[in-house]
Amino acid sequence: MSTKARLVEEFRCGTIRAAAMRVAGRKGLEKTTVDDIAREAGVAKGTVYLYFRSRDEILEKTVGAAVDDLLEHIQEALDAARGASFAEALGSALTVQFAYFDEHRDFFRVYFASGEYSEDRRLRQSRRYRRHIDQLVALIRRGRRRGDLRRLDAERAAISIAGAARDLILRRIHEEKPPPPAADARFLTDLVSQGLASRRKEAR
Amino acid sequence: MSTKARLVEEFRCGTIRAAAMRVAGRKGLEKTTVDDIAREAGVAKGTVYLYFRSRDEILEKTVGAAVDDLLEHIQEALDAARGASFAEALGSALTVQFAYFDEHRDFFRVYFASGEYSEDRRLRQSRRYRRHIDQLVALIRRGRRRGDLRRLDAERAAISIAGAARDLILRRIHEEKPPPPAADARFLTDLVSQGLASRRKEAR
DNA sequence: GGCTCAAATGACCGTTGGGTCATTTTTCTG
DNA sequence: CAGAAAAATGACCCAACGGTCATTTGAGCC
Repeated sequence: MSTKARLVEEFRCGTIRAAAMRVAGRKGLEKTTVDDIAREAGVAKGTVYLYFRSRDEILEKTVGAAVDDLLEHIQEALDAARGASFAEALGSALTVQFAYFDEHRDFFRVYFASGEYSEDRRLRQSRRYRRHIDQLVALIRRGRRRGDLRRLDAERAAISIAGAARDLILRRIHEEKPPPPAADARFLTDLVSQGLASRRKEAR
Repeated sequence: MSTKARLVEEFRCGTIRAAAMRVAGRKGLEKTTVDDIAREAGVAKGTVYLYFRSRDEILEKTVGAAVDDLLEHIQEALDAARGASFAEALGSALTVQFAYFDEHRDFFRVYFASGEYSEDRRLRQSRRYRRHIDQLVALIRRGRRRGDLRRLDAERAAISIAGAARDLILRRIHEEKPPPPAADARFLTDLVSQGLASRRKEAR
């Protein structure tokens, strides 16, 4: 295939994915039909099938590309904070994450609020979830080595952080004027590193 | 309507709901069809429509009943721990929650792994989520009054705890031999009250 | 046993939506 | 510009599904 042909194909795929993203943001993944996507992209349904094998492939590629992009952003933030303390690094990763969803509100609905959109979705989805957890596990291990953190189960800690962040994002989406990303990032970072207990006595 | 007739109706509804629960546990809410439910319940499709107005009503009632039951259990644990410290009360509520999902693995998939299964699902669903958050907010406020907790945004703290618990549950479901509920409850309780930071210095 | 009526049934209907392919339009090439 | 090759189109096919209703079943009663 010539270079030009490949470019054209790339472009068409991108157009269709972008259309799918918009529709899904409006109606949710489950309810997004191929007709919807084609209409939104301004092409005929048959055309869509020249570039994607099935509806599921469109959705998979669309969501996948967006999630990869987000994970990329987070990774950059983590790399930039390589020398910093656990709290600082986590704070900056969370800030990036919250900001990302502020800028892609519609995408959020697709990623988080959506359910299983195909048989083995959990398998495919979990590859990316896994990567996200691994990022956090690495961060935690680093903090542990630095002496910032106490002895703990890094995997479960990572899962807890991811879950808390997820639900805070969900909350932010529903608020019409959420606090700045950095504020919520700070809140969760403090919760995770210091806990909620008052300082003045040894609770428990 | 006679008492007996009402009992029969109650029984039929229960049978159908139980069947819906099993099917949904296997296939997910979205993919659960009325034919599936009828077959699983051992009745004809028409019969289902004698007891429920629509597919959505079946699913709504089924999930609703189960979630209400869970919230009831959690509330009982919280009430029983009324005099205890924040950490103890949270620990016991979480233990109940984790144990509940261990005993209803199939239900879990329906409640957490499922997406939006009808137009206004978020509205209906969020009423129960709201109740759950309110339980935690009340718990946090109590801890604050007791002096167990520092000054904080109770709502966001509750959301964070709920999110972390949710993802830990998700994880437990995938593990073939998860730790005892009390262990994970303890883990999350410690994380929330003490944080992950090592004791020996003032991080950040 | 026969009669009545409510409960149960499942064949059927209309719609929706994924996927196909014969036909048309556009682009490339000599 | 002709004609071939590639790309695009949308009418069409068919399976799946929610929901209906004429018919059948059977429980209770005389």
